[in-house]
Amino acid sequence: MEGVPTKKNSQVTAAPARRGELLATAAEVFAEQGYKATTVRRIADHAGMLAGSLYYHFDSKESMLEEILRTFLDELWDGYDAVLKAGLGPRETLEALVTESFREIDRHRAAVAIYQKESRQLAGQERFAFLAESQRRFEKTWLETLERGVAEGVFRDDLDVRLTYRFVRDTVWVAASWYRPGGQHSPEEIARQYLSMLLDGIAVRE
Amino acid sequence: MEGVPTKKNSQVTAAPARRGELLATAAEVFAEQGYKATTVRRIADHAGMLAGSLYYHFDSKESMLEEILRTFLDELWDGYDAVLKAGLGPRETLEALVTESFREIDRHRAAVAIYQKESRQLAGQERFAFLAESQRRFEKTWLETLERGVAEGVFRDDLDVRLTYRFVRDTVWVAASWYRPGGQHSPEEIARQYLSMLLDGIAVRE
DNA sequence: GACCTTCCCTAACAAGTGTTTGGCAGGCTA
DNA sequence: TAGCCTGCCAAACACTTGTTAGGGAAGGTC
Repeated sequence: MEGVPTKKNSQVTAAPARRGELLATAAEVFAEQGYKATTVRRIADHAGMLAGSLYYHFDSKESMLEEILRTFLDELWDGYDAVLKAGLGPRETLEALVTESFREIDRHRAAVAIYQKESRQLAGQERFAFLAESQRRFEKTWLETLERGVAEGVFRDDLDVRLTYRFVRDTVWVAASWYRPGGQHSPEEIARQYLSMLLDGIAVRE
Repeated sequence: MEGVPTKKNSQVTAAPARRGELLATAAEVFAEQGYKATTVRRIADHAGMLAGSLYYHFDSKESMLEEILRTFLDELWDGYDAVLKAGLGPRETLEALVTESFREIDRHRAAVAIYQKESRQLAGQERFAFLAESQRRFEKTWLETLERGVAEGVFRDDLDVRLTYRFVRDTVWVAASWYRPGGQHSPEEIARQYLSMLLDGIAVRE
């Protein structure tokens, strides 16, 4: 009879449906207004309840943000790791990573938008150290892929690799700010066109 | 003796040096913390004064933001208009616009970062309608240049022009989030490498 | 029917927010 | 010396913020 958990919320395994709905709602509002500019009353409005009621499900506004970002990053890395484990060549790895990224944007549009807007400031706080950790793995993964491609002669060797990395990274993720699921282009189609631009350029070859 | 201006601040022509310094300070803090998350007390701290003292120079926190963005956009369009008036071909126009953009990032790094973070929400407010206006001109300019290039056969015709526009736009401006003046690369060098990627791709040609 | 759990409401609190008002010191002008 | 303008401080204001505590209704279980 010792150590019986008294709190039913926080990040326990149990995740009632309502909890997920509220997180999705919060993510939408965070993405649209920015985390700091979003009041818990507005989240509650969108969820059809009052501000105080949110605290039955969550410990704090910050813990909502943390859970949203954690969930997204966990799933993102599941996808990335599957790609990396496949042992593809550099070009195919890059294509698969980009495609996977656009699929994640399709699934976690709001979370990606939040991540892109707030991650820099948040990464400093201890609570959000996992953001910095993820960013390091991200950079390492991409740089290795690009450098391997240069070494194998499939990517140009006259470009600054870090600069290339930044352009690839930014252009992929910033798509979350304009992408709308169910729109004209599927994630795969966007990935295909983006890869075509990135690999072959937009100029006509003579 | 009628209509004598009683307020010395607001956006009158007179712009004492101190005013510019304060705006630069505010821009740095806005860019780093986000507009909403920035308190006037923190701006005042960075400027070595107290919060209330800011109101001798400015009407409100919002008016600081407006002046920062207005100043940046005015100078940006001065540069763009000079390029467009030159009557260059589509490829040369694109190269000049991109180069000019990186120069603006070099000069107005903080303002660009703010613009990129906040412009979407702000554009809805009447006070910041000039942001939406600028965005329309921006899109029109880029789309025309790209379409002209496709028509003249210098840009590929198998790419979605709007998608291309978004990628170009985002990748250019997002650079403001990592660019640091006085760093390893000059604006011109970054522009050169970026244009090389965008026009010719990163893949090695066989 | 009694009890318990789930989920939300009501009402309030303390801290932090942008902003205003009045005043004061220093330098310039007459 | 007297007056004025510039630039800032000191102190407060009204409001919004995230968060808490107690209670109550609905539904299931014994």
